[in-house]
Amino acid sequence: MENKDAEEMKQKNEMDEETLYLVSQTFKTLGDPTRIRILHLLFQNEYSVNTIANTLNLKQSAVSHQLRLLKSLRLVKYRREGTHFFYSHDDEHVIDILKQAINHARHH
Amino acid sequence: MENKDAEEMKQKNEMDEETLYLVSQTFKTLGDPTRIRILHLLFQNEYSVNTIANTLNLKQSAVSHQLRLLKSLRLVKYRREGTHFFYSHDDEHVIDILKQAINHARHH
DNA sequence: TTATTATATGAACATATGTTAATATATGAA
DNA sequence: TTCATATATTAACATATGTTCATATAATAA
Repeated sequence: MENKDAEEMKQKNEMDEETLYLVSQTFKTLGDPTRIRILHLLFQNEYSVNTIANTLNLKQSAVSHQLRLLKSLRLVKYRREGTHFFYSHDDEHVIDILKQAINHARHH
Repeated sequence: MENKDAEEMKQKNEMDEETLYLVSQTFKTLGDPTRIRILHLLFQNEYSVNTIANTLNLKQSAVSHQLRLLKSLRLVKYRREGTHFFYSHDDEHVIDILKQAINHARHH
């Protein structure tokens, strides 16, 4: 296997560009403590921006910025009610991945 | 739920610091195209540093740097054979997570 | 020993990232 | 309309990250 021609392998097993980009963007987005705390909070329920900020001791601005990122990758969604925006998780699949990673970290 | 006192919630549902750190570090490490390509290659088999570099069209130095990171998070391991270092994946659990993420990206 | 090969390391650099403060926008109440 | 509240946006900043080049280290061969 080690001796197999590199040129030959290149075409066969590489992920396509788009998948590679999406996968790494998703992981990168999950790779920040603040965003994980937000997502983890949203496992339970939907919350408004200010509630998230207060609960996690973050600035409103920081939360808003991070939610925009999470939204852009469809990791959270929101519904509006007057001036309030209630954010919630958007993807059970991603929650599964996050839960798996948490388990993995805990059993380390 | 939304009206629940923020102070009360804080204690109940937050992840502990160490888990939070480990989880985010792991995701952060997975959040780079080069490292995903390397890990994805190592799904199949073990490979030497130079083979990885040649197969993925990367500089030897870049691969070495990235392997050090992956190693530090126990995402890859290696065995030595003379001057060659053969790297392979170190954690089926993480491979599962990566595979799940790839599937997720492909079905987007 | 010297030369060669495989890998690791360090410094330098450009770029990306996360937070903050200040401000803008939008909704609803008075 | 004016005021207060909730959220978003912008710019600025410090820090982190990924790659490269040059060099160091370590093993093997001659």
